[in-house]
Order: sequence, then structure tokens, then C-alpha cells
Amino acid sequence: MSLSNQIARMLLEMLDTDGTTEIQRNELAQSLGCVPSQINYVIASRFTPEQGYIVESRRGGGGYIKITRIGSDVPTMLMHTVNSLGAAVDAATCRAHIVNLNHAGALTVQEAKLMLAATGDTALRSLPQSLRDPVRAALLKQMLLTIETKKG
Amino acid sequence: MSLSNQIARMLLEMLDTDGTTEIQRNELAQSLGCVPSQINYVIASRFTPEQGYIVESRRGGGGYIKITRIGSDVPTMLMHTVNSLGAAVDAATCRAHIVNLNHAGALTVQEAKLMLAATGDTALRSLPQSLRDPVRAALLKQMLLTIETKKG
DNA sequence: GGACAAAGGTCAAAGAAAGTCAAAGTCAAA
DNA sequence: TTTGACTTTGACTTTCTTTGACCTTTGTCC
Repeated sequence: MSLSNQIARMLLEMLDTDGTTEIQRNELAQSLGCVPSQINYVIASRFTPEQGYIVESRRGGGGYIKITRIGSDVPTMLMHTVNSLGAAVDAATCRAHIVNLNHAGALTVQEAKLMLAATGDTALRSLPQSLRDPVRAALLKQMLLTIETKKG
Repeated sequence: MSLSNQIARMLLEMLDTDGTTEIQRNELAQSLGCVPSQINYVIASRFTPEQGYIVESRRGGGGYIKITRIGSDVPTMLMHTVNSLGAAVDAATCRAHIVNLNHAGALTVQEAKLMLAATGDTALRSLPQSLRDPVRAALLKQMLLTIETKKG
């Protein structure tokens, strides 16, 4: 297996946890026994926007390279989530959906936070238990549809 | 993490209380174990007007450096709105609040849309009339508090 | 008012990362 | 065997950080 492939695999593995990873170019190159610019080559050839990645970096002391995987098809994911929602959803499941969509890049941190605030038990505590989950489902759907409209 | 980043984080933390902070350059530098001019560097590179900060200072005995976050009245506005909310709020009033905060620059368009989606009658239609306005108020409060946390 | 001390300000040099690019190497397909 | 795409390498560039020497402003005390 080529060196580039090894590096790519390693990066891919790091990305697996939560779709994002941050490296120090020189450090990684050293640990792999290659020149630093090799890392650039791998990123340029295998982690392009076309292939679904966003790369940010910073030079100078404390510099870094950050790679983020973007969700394959955001509108589809959103629609999928909306469709998978029944007439009611409990707080934990709802939270999982939101966190998931955020990690997949379908929701910004800000959007996710707002949605968590709206669908959390704190906001719905005035309601009798029996009504919370249905309202939560309606809220989540309505908000996801808003996002979808924006991005679709 | 680089020294500059640490200093920036520290300053940001100090700002969190009320959007303003006053430091003694030499003292802070000493406590961080860096040269005083490092503080200037951090301020020049991360607390510019473009990034929403005003910096004032004074030399000589009793000198200081004061950093103020612009738009620190946004949290105030949000808090004001939250405080003005009673235990219930009807759809029209709620909508007015949101539109208002958006025009005032306290909410982005995206945030406003999400909040409108969550507090609109569509999302709450499964609830009996008597429960809608209280829930709406709780939702709005909870979401505004989220925004506030972000920006305060 | 002048001298001195106590702040903060400026700037340029050195250091630390990452980026670029072109030359050289590899390898499989035509 | 030639060609062309893909890799590997390293010299050089650009950007950001750290440091220290020197400057300016302000306050205090004769």
C-alpha cells in the first residue's frame, strides 16, 4: 500500500469518531516518517470538497490542520429524519436525532442548540407527561422543515 | 494550545460576565509568564473592532487596558425580553418579539426562522388551546436563553 | 517646572508552523 | 517501450507567534 494511502486511511480513521479531526502537520509527518508536504498532497488529492470534506488550517506557532466531513446529502438526511418521526418522540431520542444531524453537518451548532432548547424537557415541563412527546415531535418536525426549506 | 490562544481564552472568559473587562498589562503578563507585549499582540490580532471589540487604555501610574465587546447590549435586550415574558404568550405577540429582536440585530434570520417555526400555531396544534400560550412562552424563553448564552 | 517612577505602546528580529511548486520517481496500461 | 497519471521529496515562501529593546504617556514628589 502506498504511503499516501496509509496516510489517507489514518486520517479517515480519525474522522470516524465524530466526522472531524485536527492534526499537526509536522508531528504527523514525523510519526509517519515522511516529509510534511506529503500530508498536503494527501489532503489535496483525497479530502477535497468534491469528496465531501472541508479543510481549515492555520500557520505559525500552534498551527494546525482541521478536516471535517460534510454530510453527504443534507436535504435527504433531513427529510429522512422528518419521515422517521412518528406522532411522538421522547426527549432522549429527540436529542439523539439533533446531535446526529449536527455531527453529520446538516445542522449548525447554533441551530442544534436552539432545537435542543426547544425540545428539551425544561421547555415542556408545564405540560402533562402525556402531551410532551407529541408536542416534541411536532416541534422537531416543524423546525427541521424550516431548515430544509433554507437548504433545499 | 499556543500561548496566544490561552491568553485570548482567558480574556474571553473575563469578558463573559458583563461584556467588559479591565486588566493591568504587566500584572497579567507576569501571572502568565510571558512578556507584556504579548498581551498587545493578542489584543491586536483577536480583539479588533472587526471582531466586535473596543479597546481603550491608559499609560502611566494606575494605567490599564479595557476591552469591551460591542453589541453587549444584545444580551441585555434578550434578557429584557425574557423578563418581560409572562407565563403565557399568544402567537402574534410571540411573533412580534422575534421579528423585533431580529430587526434589532439580536437574532440572525436563521435563528428567527427556527424560533418562529417552533412557536407557531402549526407546531402546537396538537395541544388544547389552553395549553398553547404557556408552552409558547416556555419555548421562547428557553430559546432566547440559549442565544444569550452564546452571545453573552 | 523638573526628575523620576510606573504604566502601556511600537517595532523588528527570531522562531514555529503550514503552503507551494517543480523535479524526480513509480507503475500500469496502451 | 512509451506515456501519463499518480507519488514522493525537498527547497523555498507565507503566515502567525514570541521575545526583547527602546519609546511615550501619565502621575508624584520635590
